[in-house]
Amino acid sequence: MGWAGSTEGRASGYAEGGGRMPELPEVEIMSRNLARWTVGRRLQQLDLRDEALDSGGVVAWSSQAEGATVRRVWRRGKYTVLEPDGGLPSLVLHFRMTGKVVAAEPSTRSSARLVIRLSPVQGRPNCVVFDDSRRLGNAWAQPTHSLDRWFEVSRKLGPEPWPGVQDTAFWAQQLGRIRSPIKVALMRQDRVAGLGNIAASEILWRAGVSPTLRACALSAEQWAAVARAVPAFIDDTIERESGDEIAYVNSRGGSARGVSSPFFVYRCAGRPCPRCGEPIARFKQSGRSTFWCASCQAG
DNA sequence: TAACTTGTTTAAAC
DNA sequence: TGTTTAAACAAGTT
Repeated sequence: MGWAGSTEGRASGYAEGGGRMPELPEVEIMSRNLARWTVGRRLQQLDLRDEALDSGGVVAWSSQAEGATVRRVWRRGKYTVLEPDGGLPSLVLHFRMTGKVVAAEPSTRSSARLVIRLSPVQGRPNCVVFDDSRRLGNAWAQPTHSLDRWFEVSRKLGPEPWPGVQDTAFWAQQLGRIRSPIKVALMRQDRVAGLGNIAASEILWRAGVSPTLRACALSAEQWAAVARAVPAFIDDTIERESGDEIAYVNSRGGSARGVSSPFFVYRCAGRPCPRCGEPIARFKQSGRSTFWCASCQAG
């Protein structure tokens, strides 16, 4: 089910090393970074430079929350939550394709949409920026006490797949009755929150399960393989990408072509499968590129 | 230049 | 009716 060019490898036009997107592991890293930079410090000045970032309540919040201290920062699915103390609403961020939080002066960023100045502390950054070159990200201000319900009801998020190893029964329960292909099912945020297009291909390759198999047709052994592959992928990705700034689309993982893609199959069409050497193939499912090894993922 | 990249929402199809 | 797929959307890269 490929198309012309799907086995052409480096001639495919994809940039080597690019293509990381903010999925669960990247959002986890950014949430940890934001916690490290802000928890326990006062929000001295909030500068919403792009009101289009506001998907609800952020304009008001940015004046309301000034002076408050950050209590904690946490992740839910692909969202990051900055929670002030004093019963104030929380700031919820979604990064879409190119959004990221960085510790930097806004003058060094061409697309700073929100600038958070913190009470100065020796040895810690005084400014945090929501940087988003394509301006597709979103932000909301939501009452802190009802965030769990908001994520469930308004954002329609299913349970978290990580941390804590979810067992075979969890995956069979959440996805086992979906008739669409397992690759598509893995991306359904209302069933399991946080897995995107990259994760879906990578997890199925690790599990040795075909992306075309209907979710409702997976065997117990295949669900067990998925259950093992998910934390393996997430842990590996967090370990590999941890750092002060997530490298997204514009980055080149290595300067030379062909240098270490961070993924085993994603955007690796035409290259040999790291496990068996057969060429990785690419095709579309529900409008999204799927990458897989037909030899390793026969089941 | 047109096509492609993403997650989410909405509309249409099954 | 419920489930699934496709299209549209944002904007930047190739």
